[in-house]
Amino acid sequence: MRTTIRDIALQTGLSVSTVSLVLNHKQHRISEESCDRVFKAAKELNYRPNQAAVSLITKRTNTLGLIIPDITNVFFAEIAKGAQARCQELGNSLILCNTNDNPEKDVDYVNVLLDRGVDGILLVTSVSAGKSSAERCLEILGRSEKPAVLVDREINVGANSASFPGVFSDNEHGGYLATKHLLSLGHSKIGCITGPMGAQSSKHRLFGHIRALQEAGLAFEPSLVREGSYHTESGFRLSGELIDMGVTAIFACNDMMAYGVCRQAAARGIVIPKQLSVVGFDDLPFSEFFEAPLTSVKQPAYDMGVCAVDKIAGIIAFPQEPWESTKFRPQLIIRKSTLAPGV
Amino acid sequence: MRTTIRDIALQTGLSVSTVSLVLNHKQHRISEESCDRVFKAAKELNYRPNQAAVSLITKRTNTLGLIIPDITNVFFAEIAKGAQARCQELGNSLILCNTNDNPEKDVDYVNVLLDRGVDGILLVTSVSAGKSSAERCLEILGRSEKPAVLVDREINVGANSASFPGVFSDNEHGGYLATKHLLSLGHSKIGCITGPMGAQSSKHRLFGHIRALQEAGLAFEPSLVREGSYHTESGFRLSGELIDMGVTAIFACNDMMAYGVCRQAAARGIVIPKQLSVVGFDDLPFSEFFEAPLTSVKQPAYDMGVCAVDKIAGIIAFPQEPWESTKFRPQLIIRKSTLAPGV
DNA sequence: AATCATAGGTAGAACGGTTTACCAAACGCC
DNA sequence: GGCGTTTGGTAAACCGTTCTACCTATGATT
Repeated sequence: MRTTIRDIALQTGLSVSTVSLVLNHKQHRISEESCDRVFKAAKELNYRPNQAAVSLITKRTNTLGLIIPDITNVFFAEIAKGAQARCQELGNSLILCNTNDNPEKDVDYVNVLLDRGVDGILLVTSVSAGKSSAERCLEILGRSEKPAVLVDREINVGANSASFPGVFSDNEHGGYLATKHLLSLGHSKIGCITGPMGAQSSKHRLFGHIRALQEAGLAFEPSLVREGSYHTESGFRLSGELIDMGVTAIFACNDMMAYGVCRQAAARGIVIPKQLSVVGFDDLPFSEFFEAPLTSVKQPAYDMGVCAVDKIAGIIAFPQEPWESTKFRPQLIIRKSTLAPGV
Repeated sequence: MRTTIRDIALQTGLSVSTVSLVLNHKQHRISEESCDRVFKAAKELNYRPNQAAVSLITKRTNTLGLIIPDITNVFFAEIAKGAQARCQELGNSLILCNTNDNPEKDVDYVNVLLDRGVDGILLVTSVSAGKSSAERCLEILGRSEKPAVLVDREINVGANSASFPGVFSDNEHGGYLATKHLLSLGHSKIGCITGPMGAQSSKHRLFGHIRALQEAGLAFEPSLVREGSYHTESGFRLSGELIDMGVTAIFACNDMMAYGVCRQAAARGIVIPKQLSVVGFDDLPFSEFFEAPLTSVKQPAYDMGVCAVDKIAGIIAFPQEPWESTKFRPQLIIRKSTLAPGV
């Protein structure tokens, strides 16, 4: 049996109350000597407080929940890593929930985590066709009184959207940077493979793309835009179509799809960047080591995880204070996959 | 305030005991009618049991802990994904701990998880130079009475090694398969980039490599073996040395390093597989999409995660029964990165 | 009428802590 | 000697469940 506070009380001849007071460093007039005795006994008996008992009374579990679409995706893994690291620094634990991009599971996991009594939830929602599940999540969270922060994926459902703090990338800016880079190299026929249009991030990246185009005085041609799924396969398939249309550059809205583009190019004997320029988004650690090391828009995924935890911790510590969302500025990392066209 | 069992008792006019009995489906003579009343009230009031209170008395948290070196590494992420999925199916939650390959953190996290009262621990140890930290983990776990299972990374520290169940790959066999494949293609000067020798998995893969060599009647030449770190960078660097020595094929003991090899080849204008064959290990989902889609030894990482959770669950359910370790057979996936030499 | 089953349900002690209100002894002071 | 103050410490309620041992009708049996 684990030693309890009672065992310490017995061994020191003090009361349970006293022991608790000492162990929690409450400023309550207890003599030096008693304190020492308690600490000594605690160490000797290797005392560890029973967290269930503590939680029962303090109403805190020092546990946060993280819901993400796919831990196997390095971008999300990076967020998880940052969140976990920060949790540990703050003496919290992190429960991992993986939805496999199934929005129904978002709802399930929100409920599971709430049942478990987590102190807060970090939610990276799955992309859903109808918004219903994201909406339901927010509704449940709203009723729960527990703090939650949206990470990476913005949700816009009427009034709800603004009712939770978030940690996002400025996707519009990222899309703008990527496209402007290609334009500045001299490309004018640029294909764009977007993420699923159900996701705000996808839309914003596309908006940035369009803005850059317009700023350059180019007409935006919808046929050069294809809706992908953020998976490699869709990058492979859709880039085929775009290449057929004669584009000299492709902006893939995430790196995974950019890899697909590279595969397609390789399959056709098209040399990157000589014959085709490619820009990705995310800058996965991997991209650096790619065939033609990938030019990509870097998102600070790890920092976003850290930031999200900090935000939750802040809300827990100061529930009254108003919170605000954070928007990270993405950064263009220029490598070898982009070059002036038509050499 | 969340509704408690007491609220239900009040609303139904029954006692707390009765409500608890009903809600837990204990076969205890309670009339149909009372049961219905309780369930109805529970639903109406949206009752959710307080897990802290339940844990306090049942001594179970329905929570497992997972300690891994790097969630950002797809192989580990895959394990985590499998473990998480199975946990959910069993009504458990999974706490994620990421050590960044720091063996000290293994120890820290084991303690943290034990303090939290997890029901069991899944441990993928970090590679340590001196074995001390792995040993300490096992020692702490041994004292804790909580079940633990070692995943992927075997530990051999005297008597301890066998005192925990494990879920491993047959790394020796994998190394053997990889090398035999290269030999059967006609390669005779094969380089090998191993993982850190502190890890058993690294050693075993090398042993398999050597066995295949000897079986083919080839003298094992130590200079063709280089100790890598399992990171891409080391694959890049060490493959350079091996290529300089004139190898026609390289067995990289994980895919990340194989990517490094591919980079090195590309940098030198060496075409894979025509001029250099490359075999990896892990078969990350990614490898399929690589320059020359990578031939690799596939480990069922996801299944290993699932299996580990099952094992823990089994031990929890039947503490008396003897457990046994599981060793998965890896499988050689032949793609385009290997070819007969000297064309 | 006395005895015994049985059905239906409850009281109350855990579980291991936290925290507040109170207490007793010693001390200082006039 | 009486009174206030400080010092050091404790009793006990409480958190929300679980679960065993017991209780009380009611009907059946002899």
